[in-house]
Amino acid sequence: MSPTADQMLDELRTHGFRITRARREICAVLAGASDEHVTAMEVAARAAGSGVDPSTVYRTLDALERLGLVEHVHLGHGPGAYHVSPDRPHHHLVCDGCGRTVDVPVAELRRAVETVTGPHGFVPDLTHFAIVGRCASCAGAD
Amino acid sequence: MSPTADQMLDELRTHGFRITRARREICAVLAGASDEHVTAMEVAARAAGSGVDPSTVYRTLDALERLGLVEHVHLGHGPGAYHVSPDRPHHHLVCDGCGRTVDVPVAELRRAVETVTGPHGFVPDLTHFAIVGRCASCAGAD
DNA sequence: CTCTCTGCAAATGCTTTGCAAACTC
DNA sequence: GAGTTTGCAAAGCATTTGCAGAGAG
Repeated sequence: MSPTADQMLDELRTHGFRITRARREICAVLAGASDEHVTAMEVAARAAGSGVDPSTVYRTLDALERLGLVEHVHLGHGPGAYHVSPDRPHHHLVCDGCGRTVDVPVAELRRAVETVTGPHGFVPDLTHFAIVGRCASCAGAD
Repeated sequence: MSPTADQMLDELRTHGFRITRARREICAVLAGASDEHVTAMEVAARAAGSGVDPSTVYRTLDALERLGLVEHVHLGHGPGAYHVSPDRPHHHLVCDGCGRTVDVPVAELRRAVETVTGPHGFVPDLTHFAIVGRCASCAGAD
């Protein structure tokens, strides 16, 4: 299971961070979007009812990322996205047409890519930057 | 051979674009950096001696890209980069440590990645977004 | 002489930073 | 209380846009 809001807060507390209203809100938003990729601005917007400032969101996401509770990914053009760290890590295939993301297990893609990059001694990081392209439906509808 | 400055200008002229001092400068800078990846700001800086405005650089790069003379790529974090279209297309492996890029022929990487993405019906576009990671020397020096 | 292109300046979108006041422990 | 964290406002960076005047054909 991806961490719950309370688990994230506990983790923050354990590491000497203080538990504030803003952080409670932010963790709640993240936990409620555990299967989504949300931008910092989206988190801010969803927590905005409670008046959480974007800069606070950035600072908190940064702290959570350092603790390994959330991951920061780039799904193509546009703003970076965050998601709570999944138990089974995956790579992202992002459709340029509809924006949908397909997740593939790390091992698979890594093995394939490394057959090509390995000979160059290059070790790919496929988690942070997605592979973009066209999903099945959008590739057809060109 | 990648196109020369004059070839780019000819192509612009042919397509009804006017040949101006700014465009001459920009094409010269691009042709002089045919084996590099340069950001729009770098092009602007190199043509700056002649007082070419960044906005003009963006507009010209956009025109050249439409004509297929230059390509716009994203090599990780930071600003987008441009390079004159090479005769043999390639993908980019970008080192997160030193920023160096390794080029690999399209066919190779594409084949490898599609063994994984194919079953999902996903058609990757590996040209526009680089695959980031660590090159041989930086991977060792972790 | 017409229509494109330029430079400037301002606006944009995402993100970071400085700071005094507010809040947690 | 001591020290962290917040919201606000402002700055930052890459890029885009509006516009009047300069330049190409």
